[in-house]
Amino acid sequence: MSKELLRKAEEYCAQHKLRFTDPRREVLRIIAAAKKPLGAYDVLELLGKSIDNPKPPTAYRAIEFWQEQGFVHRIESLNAYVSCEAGHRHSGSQFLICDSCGSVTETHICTLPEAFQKLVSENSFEAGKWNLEIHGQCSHCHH
Amino acid sequence: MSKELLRKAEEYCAQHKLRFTDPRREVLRIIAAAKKPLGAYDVLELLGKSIDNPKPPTAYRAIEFWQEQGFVHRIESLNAYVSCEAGHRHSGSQFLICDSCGSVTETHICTLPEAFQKLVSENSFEAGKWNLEIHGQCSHCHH
DNA sequence: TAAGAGCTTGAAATAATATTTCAACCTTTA
DNA sequence: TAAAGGTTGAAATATTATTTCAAGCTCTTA
Repeated sequence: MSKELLRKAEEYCAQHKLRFTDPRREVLRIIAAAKKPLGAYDVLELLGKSIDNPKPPTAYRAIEFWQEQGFVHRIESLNAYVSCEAGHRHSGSQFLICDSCGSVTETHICTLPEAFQKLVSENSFEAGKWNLEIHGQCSHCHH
Repeated sequence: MSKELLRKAEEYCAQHKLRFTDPRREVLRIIAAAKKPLGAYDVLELLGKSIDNPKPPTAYRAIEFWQEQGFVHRIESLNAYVSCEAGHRHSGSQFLICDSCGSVTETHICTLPEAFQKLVSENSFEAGKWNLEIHGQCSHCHH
């Protein structure tokens, strides 16, 4: 899964004339390989295995780069980052976050449901990105 | 609006046998009086007007207290806090966040829309609290 | 192929946000 | 009035993120 995502990302960069540099490749590899969301400093520590004594901005810059390209999302309520298999930007994201084991599942409903669209238009709001984080317990944990 | 919320909060505390202490009262007053979400250190600074040299935990504890009671919400994507007029806990919250002027509107759809409920049950997930943050531009800013 | 433009990285410092710990202090209850 | 339990004060520290500036790539174009 992780290999595949790396390949897609490399291809994406080539197509969009973006540089697929060492820190970027390694950071995406690290996040994609993780089973759970990683904090920036977790990423930084793992990055130390392949890059000599990396500093925080090295991790943050690469994370931000992939966020902009839609390959990484930030879980706001955890200050942590996950990779996204979608391989394309999407303005809406949703996560099921297990408060017991820490696992996170991303789902892909790309348009804001009716009820929320109604709210948006009632408020004459112009919606851009939206993010829904649902906390609770995953199927493995609530038994 | 702010006065009214304070009154409700005091009454709530009385009913639930919770202490309505100085730091709690002041912190809620500060957040409720603000036109926009306040960071914890903004609250702390304002708190300095009524309490002598308050420390971070004083602000954080009061904020956390009001979050637990449903009178304050955290805007995750801004690391900031707003008061909630609802006056009762609700498991779901939604915010329209203007990226231009920083204003935030809370809306009150208390049940997860069908599309998301479906996701939750498909994943055998047991949902607890959920939070939706919609970024964009408010009616005043997108003209 | 050299020069320049623009993007990317390295490094140090610092900023912003949040928590831990422990002693002291209320408040309620017995 | 003493014990229990929740709350606060204070200092220290932990965690997360950004700023700044110099140096280095990479591509373009002359």
